[in-house]
Amino acid sequence: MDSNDSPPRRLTRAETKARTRTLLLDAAAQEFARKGFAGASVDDIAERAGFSVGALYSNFAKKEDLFLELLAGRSGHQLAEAAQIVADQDSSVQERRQALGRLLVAAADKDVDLAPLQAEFWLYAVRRPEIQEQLSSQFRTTRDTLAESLAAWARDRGRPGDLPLDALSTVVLALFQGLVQLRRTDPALVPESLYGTALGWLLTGITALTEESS
Amino acid sequence: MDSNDSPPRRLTRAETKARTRTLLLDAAAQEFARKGFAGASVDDIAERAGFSVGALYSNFAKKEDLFLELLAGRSGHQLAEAAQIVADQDSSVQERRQALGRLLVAAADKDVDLAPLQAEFWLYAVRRPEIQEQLSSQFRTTRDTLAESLAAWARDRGRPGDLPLDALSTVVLALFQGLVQLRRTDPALVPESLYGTALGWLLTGITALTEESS
DNA sequence: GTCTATAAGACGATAGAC
DNA sequence: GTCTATCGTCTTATAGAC
Repeated sequence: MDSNDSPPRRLTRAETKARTRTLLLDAAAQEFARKGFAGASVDDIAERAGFSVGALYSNFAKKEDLFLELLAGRSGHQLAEAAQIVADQDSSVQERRQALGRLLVAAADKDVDLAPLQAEFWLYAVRRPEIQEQLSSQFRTTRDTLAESLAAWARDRGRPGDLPLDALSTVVLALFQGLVQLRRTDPALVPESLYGTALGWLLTGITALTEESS
Repeated sequence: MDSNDSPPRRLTRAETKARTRTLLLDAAAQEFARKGFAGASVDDIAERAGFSVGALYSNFAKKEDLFLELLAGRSGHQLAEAAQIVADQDSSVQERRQALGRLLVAAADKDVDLAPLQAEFWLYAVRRPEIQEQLSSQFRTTRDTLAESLAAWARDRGRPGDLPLDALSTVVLALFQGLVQLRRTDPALVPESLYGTALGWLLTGITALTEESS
């Protein structure tokens, strides 16, 4: 089984192959984000990764497989982060809002490829019903994580039970994605503070209306 | 000038050409929505419109021109409609919310090509800075229409001046777009009533917080 | 103004050397 | 496992008949 754990060894064959796969996936993510699934060529992907097309096809049977592996593996991590910020009980409400604003800005500005790639995933899934379930299960997971964080927030405020968490977390998720896209089109339209502010409106409103009807 | 207004005439040459252009644009919209800009072929577009490629190229110099004309001409009409619903002072608050929910559902479900086509526009604009301004000016127009409607709503409720209308209308716009995309991925995630409900939370919250700080 | 036919090139995917 | 070279297909765009 080639049990070689000694440190100064270069790289296992399995490791180099795994590294090649990762490099190809990274390159594919960039090309798909910049040119779209149909617009990106396997040639450009291979070249960006520093390999030839032959090496690519020895690791992935079809161009589509690269896309599907990205779709399966890289999603929604930034919103799980958002949920943790909301759930962080040590920070003040104002701190949380600022942190969320920064997160939105980071998602929209810093990782320039993220939002286009996710839009590309969405389009791909919308066009192929057999993939749709995969994407919607990711959305449900993100929403559920978000719902837990919002439940923690509600407990903090002493009003535990009666919040419509599914609806609220869906709205928070949709708002986040919508604002990221708007900011990407025109940063002036979506200042850094807006997401936190909007969350404040939502949570204040839902609290008032939920109290009122009980 | 060929001033022919008599009824039983077939069609002017200019009219047939305009009709051809329209048919080609309709077909292009469907193909771009279903396969993307890069994925759609001029052949399929021409065939769907009932013409040949030659006829297409006699009306549009490049495939890109079809896309750009669609991008310039068909946008945001459904949200202008939303704004009118919000502004309609004859209907009750509950009626407005139901109407908005129906509008969201219509945008997400009925016109199956609309949301994918707009996503395609967005990706195209994000990838070409020279187009970005065109899209963001459309967003600003939609937002401003929305802001007027919300101002009317605020006047109705007797609290005219002190609402952050730009911020609020941006949030409403982002929420709408985010929910449409989520509903397209999984209808169970976004029930028809959610948009109206979320608007209720937002407006209640913003009213409470704006009062509080004054 | 619309057609058919074709030019010129890019594409995804494969074969065989190393 | 990665390379280079190539195959066959599909693409956009053009040319010339009608």
